[in-house]
Order: sequence, then structure tokens, then C-alpha cells
Amino acid sequence: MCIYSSMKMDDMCEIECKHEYTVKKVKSELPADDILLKVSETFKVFGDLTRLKILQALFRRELCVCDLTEVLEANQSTISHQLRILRQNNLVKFRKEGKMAYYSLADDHVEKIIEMGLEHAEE
Amino acid sequence: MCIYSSMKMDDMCEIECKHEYTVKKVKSELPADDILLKVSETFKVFGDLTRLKILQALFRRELCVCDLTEVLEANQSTISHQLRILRQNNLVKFRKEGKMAYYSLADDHVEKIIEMGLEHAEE
DNA sequence: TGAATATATGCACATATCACCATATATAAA
DNA sequence: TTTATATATGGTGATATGTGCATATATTCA
Repeated sequence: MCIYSSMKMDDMCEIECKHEYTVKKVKSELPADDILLKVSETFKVFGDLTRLKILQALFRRELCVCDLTEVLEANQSTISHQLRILRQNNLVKFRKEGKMAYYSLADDHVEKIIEMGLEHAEE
Repeated sequence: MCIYSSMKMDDMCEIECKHEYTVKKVKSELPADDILLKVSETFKVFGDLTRLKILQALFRRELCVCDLTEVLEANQSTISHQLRILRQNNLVKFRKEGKMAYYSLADDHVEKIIEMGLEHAEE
């Protein structure tokens, strides 16, 4: 008999579930919330076509904002906004050279994760 | 001199960029849009704390909806809604046994991707 | 058959997200 | 110093997303 917390009648009433032991065990094994939150934030960043394309382009070589605008055929402000999100999540780094800003990947861990996503998609 | 498409004066005016060759090359090397869209959709699914927790729980063992409700301390409809999204993206499968629905991971590719996300987060 | 229970789902609301415009900032060139 | 150019960013509107309520559906049990 499976009683949800929200259906508790009063404070004497314990939550019951067919698999009480399993629930406790699994619950104790889960990574901490703040870790999982961080992970979900990272995946959220990958979960957008524009950002994914930017990262894919940067896998290949360092590019300036202008190049990215051309490669993606997108609005310059769109690119800049998304680059900011990538920066804030430590996925890209950049160097300034005169007026230009050259972006590249922060580390190649990122590349591996996206590679796996690609493999999964191609199944 | 970097002229954005949006700034084209007329159809005689070609897009110019400091790195025209690089842009062409990178552009030609990118995976097709529909592939990248699929990849971004998958990452988007991982990019939510509730779904990530569900997947983490299912890594450990098959669980019914009721168990997941307890493990996540979440509303039953929230769990069901998110399970539907996971199902639609072929990330989980389920079997019915009487009134209960037992969910498990569709394949272990998923686990590897999320493992990498965890590693990245723990840096 | 009727009551209880597990899960699924339509709906509504609050919030997040994305793209683009307009403009700010910074640098370089004239 | 004025102008042009590359990039960054605030604001806005359209759309997507996540959650919970209410309820539908399905199954078991009395």
C-alpha cells in the first residue's frame, strides 16, 4: 500500500510503501542535491542548439565573435549573449586582441561529454 | 574588416571577414543541424534537477512511481510528468505489474554521459 | 458492482529562456 | 578628436518549461 507524503493524515501516520527499504537505500546513495544541481546546470547549457553549435565550432579551432556569427549565420548579439553563458559556466575562455575577442574551449572534458551525446543521438 | 550579414547593403555586397577561409572550413565541418538538434534535446532532458534525480535513482535499481515519489520527496504528478518526458526521449523503459509501473533505464549509455557530467561538476 | 489505490494527464499559472533591437563600451584608424 | 568597427549588454516580447491541482484511467479487492 503506497501512501504519498501529501496524503498523510496526521503526524502519527508514517509513510508506507511497498519498498520502504529500497527507498531508504536509494535515497541515501544519491549524490548531494547541490552536486546534482550543478550537473543539471551544465547539461542545461548544452541543451541549446545555438550554444551547442558554438561549442562544436570551437572544438575545431579558436574563433572570434565575428567568425562565430558567420559560421552560425546568427545575430551578433545572440552570439555574444550565448558566449556569456558559456563563459559563466567555465566552458569557454577568451583572449582580447585589439577590438577582437578570440574564444576557445576551456578544457577538453566538455568535448568528450558532447561527443558522447553525439554518439547517443546517432544510434 | 568584419561585416555581418545583417549589415549587407545590397545583394552585390559580399560578406567579408578577416577569417573567411576558416569560417568556410569550420562551417563545412559542423555536424548537420538535425543531428545537433537531437543532441541538444537530449542534453535538455538532463538539464533538470528532477529528471536528473530520477535517472540517478534508476541507475541504482528499478523503481515504481511510488518509490520515486518517496525518494525525491516530490509530488506524484510531478514525477509522472517527468517520467513521460524521459519515456518520450527513450531514456527509461517501464513494465506494468498490476497497478504499479516499474521504471528502469533504457540503456546504460545514459549512465555514462551523466557520469561524465558528475566528474566535470566535481572538479 | 463499488470502493480504494497507483499512475497518467489536461489545465493553469509562475517562471525561465531565447532572440533581437537599441545602445554602451572599447579599441583602432583617420 | 572624430569616426568606424568589434563586442557586450540592458530591455522587451514571444515562447517554452516545470509544477501542482483536479481528474481520468486502470487495476485490485471486498
